[in-house]
Amino acid sequence: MENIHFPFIGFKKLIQINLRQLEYFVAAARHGSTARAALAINVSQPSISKAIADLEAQWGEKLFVRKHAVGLDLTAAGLARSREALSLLEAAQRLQEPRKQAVSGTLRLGFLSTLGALWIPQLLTQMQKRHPSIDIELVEGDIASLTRQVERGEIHAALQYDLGLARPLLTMHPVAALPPYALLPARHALSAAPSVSLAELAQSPLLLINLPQSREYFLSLFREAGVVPTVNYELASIELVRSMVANGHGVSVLTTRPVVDRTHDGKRLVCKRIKGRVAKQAVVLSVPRSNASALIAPFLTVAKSVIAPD
DNA sequence: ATGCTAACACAGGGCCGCTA
DNA sequence: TAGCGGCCCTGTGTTAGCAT
Repeated sequence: MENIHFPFIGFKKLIQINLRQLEYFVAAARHGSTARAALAINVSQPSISKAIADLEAQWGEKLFVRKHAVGLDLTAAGLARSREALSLLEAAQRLQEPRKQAVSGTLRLGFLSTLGALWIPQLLTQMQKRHPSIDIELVEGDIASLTRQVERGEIHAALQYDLGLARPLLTMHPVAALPPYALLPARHALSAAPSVSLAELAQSPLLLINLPQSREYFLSLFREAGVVPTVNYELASIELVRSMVANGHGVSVLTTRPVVDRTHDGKRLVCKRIKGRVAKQAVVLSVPRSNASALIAPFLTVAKSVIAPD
């Protein structure tokens, strides 16, 4: 035990207590016995007893009620002192830990347009809260342009969907795996069902997101289910797809889901789980394979907690 | 079984004197 | 004046014996 001396609180005269005595006192309080405390911290029982006696002499008050052949009970004064002692021991413990260097700098973050509206504001809020010394510059784009910019080092990282393509210059850190869901107008025949199959969904006209990669992902879900949907419209905007569905122009399948099941024009939507095993859409943070910024790790932790909190 | 006291051992630090 | 060695004091630990 380090022999650090310091004045104890509330005494006119300088009184010196050391950490060893406090440690033994707290151990005795915790275990309710000098013998058990001695066993726990690997010293002899008299050493515990001596430390307690020294503290009682210093403070001029009884810390324990001794019960022969039973153990020790904290007095009211002992209880208060044990709390003070514990907080001092914890403070001393913190002093021995190396000071953590706060990561700081500017993170140039790319993000896929379709992911931005749902998560970027929350990500910025959480980053400001947890890592105030990190500034974030935002770059919006599609997967192809984001990938290119990360590879060229123009941005530090990009939040995007996993293409499943080999990119030798990039590392894809998994952030979340989003399950697809069916999007129906409120008055659709399937809107009362707890879940719908892709085959049932394919009986209605489909409104398909036609963004690169996303379009292929959603079509692959139907292909895997062995059904061919009738695509009514192909649209680039998720919000437009939602509005079209809500107004009865078809049904859709999406992965990103706004908190509110209402469209811009106030119409109600119904979201349904898709029956059976369906491939989830992986959200990843793509970063350069070499020379990744030190700002990536804190952002990745925050991104996981926001996008995939479970 | 548990706690307390007494006696003793050991280690580390401070003080002092000697020497180069 | 700085370095070194010896002595002493203090703090911490142990064992042994006794009390409850």
